[in-house]
Amino acid sequence: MPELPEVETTLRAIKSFEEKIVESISIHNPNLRWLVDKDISQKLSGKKINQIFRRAKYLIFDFDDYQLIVHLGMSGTLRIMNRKDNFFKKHDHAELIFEDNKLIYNDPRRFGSIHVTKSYKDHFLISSLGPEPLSRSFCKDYLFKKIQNSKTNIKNFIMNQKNVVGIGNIYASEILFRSSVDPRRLAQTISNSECNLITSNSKIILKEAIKVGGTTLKDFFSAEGSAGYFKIQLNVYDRENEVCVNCENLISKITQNQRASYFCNICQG
DNA sequence: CTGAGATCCTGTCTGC
DNA sequence: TGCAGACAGGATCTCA
Repeated sequence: MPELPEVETTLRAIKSFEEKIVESISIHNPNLRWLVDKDISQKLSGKKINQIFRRAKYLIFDFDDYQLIVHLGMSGTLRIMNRKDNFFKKHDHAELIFEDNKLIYNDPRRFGSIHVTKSYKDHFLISSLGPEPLSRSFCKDYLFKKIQNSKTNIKNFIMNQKNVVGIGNIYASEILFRSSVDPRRLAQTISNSECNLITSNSKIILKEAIKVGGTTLKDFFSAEGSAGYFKIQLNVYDRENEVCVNCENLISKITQNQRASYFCNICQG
């Protein structure tokens, strides 16, 4: 589920846990993408969360002497429950328990992960990540320089978290559509002005998605957890053979690097 | 170093 | 209805 906007939405929903003390942590299934540290509860129990923030698609919980790194993978969610609710769902793998409530980590496919570390910036998952797409460093000049050495297609390039973080399969297609760039183009053939379009449209689309996500926070975090995940107006993703929003052409679906790509071969020709 | 393909895992949908 | 196979919003790993 989560690309940058969904993780950001999740972050905003759990911001209220800042300044709260973790009483304990229960790991019901440590077999996530990586095995969860068996000493996690011992390390963090009784400690106060100073701050919760996002880096790429990771949520970072900052404590005085440790940091907790949470990734939601493809299917992970966090939900807030009352402390005394003994209501578990399938694939609830971990829970952070606080005085009044608790934060439940659910992930059916277990592609997500939970790590405890002394310095998240030096952690192997974080240390070689590219710039945040909403930051100033992700600009035309950065992208233009970066693509010069690349031999992969532009869609794969912007999904590579070493080049820029937070963009996943949905937004990659949406960004390239809005930028009128064919996803099959070799990254190094993208022009300077197209780099300008890609960076600015990335910011526009991601910000818009965050904005919409913010309106469905309550649903997203309902105790039942079944409420519909928000979807911004998607122009190409999952619209194979539907009419393009800009012309009369039908949207194409192809496979690139084993992922689905959607585009209009007229508008993005 | 790069890039392509396999891989981890469960749930859901489609077609026979 | 049953069941096999494809596919899903991620990203690492292995190998050429």
